[in-house]
Amino acid sequence: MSSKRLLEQPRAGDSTREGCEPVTGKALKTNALLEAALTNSGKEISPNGHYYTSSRERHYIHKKFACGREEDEQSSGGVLKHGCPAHRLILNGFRLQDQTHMEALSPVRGPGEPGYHLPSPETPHLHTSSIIPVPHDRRPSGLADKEVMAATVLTTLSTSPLVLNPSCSASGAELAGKGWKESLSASYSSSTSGNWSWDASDQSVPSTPSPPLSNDAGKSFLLSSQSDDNIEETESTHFLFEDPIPRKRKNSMKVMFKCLWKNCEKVLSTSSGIQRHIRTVHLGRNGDSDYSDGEEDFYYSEIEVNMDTLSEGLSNLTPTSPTTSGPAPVFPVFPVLTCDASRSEPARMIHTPLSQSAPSALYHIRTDHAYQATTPVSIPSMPSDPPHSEDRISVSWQSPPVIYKALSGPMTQIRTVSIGEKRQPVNHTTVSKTHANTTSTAKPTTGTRKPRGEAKKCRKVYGMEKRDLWCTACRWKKACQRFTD
DNA sequence: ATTGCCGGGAA
DNA sequence: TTCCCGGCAAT
Repeated sequence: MSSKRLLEQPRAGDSTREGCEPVTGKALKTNALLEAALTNSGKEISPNGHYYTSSRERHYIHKKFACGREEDEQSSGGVLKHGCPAHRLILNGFRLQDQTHMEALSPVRGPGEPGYHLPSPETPHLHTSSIIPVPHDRRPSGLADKEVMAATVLTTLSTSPLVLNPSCSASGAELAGKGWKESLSASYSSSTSGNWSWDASDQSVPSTPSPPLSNDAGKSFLLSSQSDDNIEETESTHFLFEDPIPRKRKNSMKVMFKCLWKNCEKVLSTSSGIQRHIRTVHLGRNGDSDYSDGEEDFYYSEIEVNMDTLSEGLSNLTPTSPTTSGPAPVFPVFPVLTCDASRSEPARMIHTPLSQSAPSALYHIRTDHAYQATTPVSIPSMPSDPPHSEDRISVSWQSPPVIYKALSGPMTQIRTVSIGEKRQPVNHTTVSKTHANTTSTAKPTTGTRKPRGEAKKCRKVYGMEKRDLWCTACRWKKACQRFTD
């Protein structure tokens, strides 16, 4: 039983813990360092789940890259493309033959498989991918079509499942280390929701690093690029959220066309409209129609705007997050999950209920803040600083460990915690204290053992995941000093 | 099964 | 002293 303790903690970090020193107060204290390390390295280790963030970012980056490359390829006449949604979307426009090809081929991919793959050999190329093609240099439509065809073929060929992960993660980490954000912004926006927000970036992105949502969430969009693939993804997401009626959302899907031009988030309801927009605004062609080589197709994507999704997502969140003031930050997670990038990871990553765990984790943290605010005792301050809480939050809810646990049992635990926290601040000093008094006097419990106070102790409040937040007494299995009775 | 923490021991 | 944990009672 006792040895269990040790095991318990690893739980928080899960596999991560392996190879690390036993979980002790010290070990936990190293969190900060680890976190920092992760941020740079993109590792997945993390007791608190901070790492997850990085990993997710990694995915994100991958995706970005893939898409960016696409651009690059096109402009340079290169080939090769992956199942990047953007590509398919583009094809939606005029190049029906191509689309057909894609459709026919795409099924080859398993549902759980990544939507695209990054062949490792090309990793170096990634850096150049950020270059946006200059439209004016493009060739006439005839050639373009051929290119597309070739690209399509190659794409399918390169989509072999065997290729991906290693290179992907590697590149992602690499990016993370550097100013990947820059790269991202420079690169083309992919068709996924997440990307859009990033491209528009910096201007409207709230306080959270969580790329995906913030931006689009504000616009009430939850989109997914269509194609069966994506639909599946969407549904899987629902599954994760325990949505009882996954199919439901299809009903309220509206097809829109979004301009993919960098920093342009124009969304129009008609393809012709968006084409015109691109032609005139971005390609610098005047007049409406005359000269159209179909190039515009490459600069917009067809998206499905789901009116339900947003509300659904919110409804999912609200019930479980009593203390959460702003669900918005959480949202971004959904789009990210559905994007192809997330799939490029190994199966286990795919299954990781990011979405599921994310919310709970978030609450967790928030509640912590609440605690700090009301708690007389000053908390170590490492993991949760009220002022920058936002940052923390975004980071931590992506933590893998937490997520993992969420699947099985811990989920409930976490919720319990949040509830407790919510309540705690109020009665902690007053009510609970008096309570304790009355109860203690009433209790005949003699002797040695204390009755056991009513107040929740550090362990329960923070949970094993955040043991570093516990008071020392609790860490040492002594009577809690912070939440006394 | 989990939580709180006493008692005791190692460093 | 500081830190950890076995183990037990309470929940």
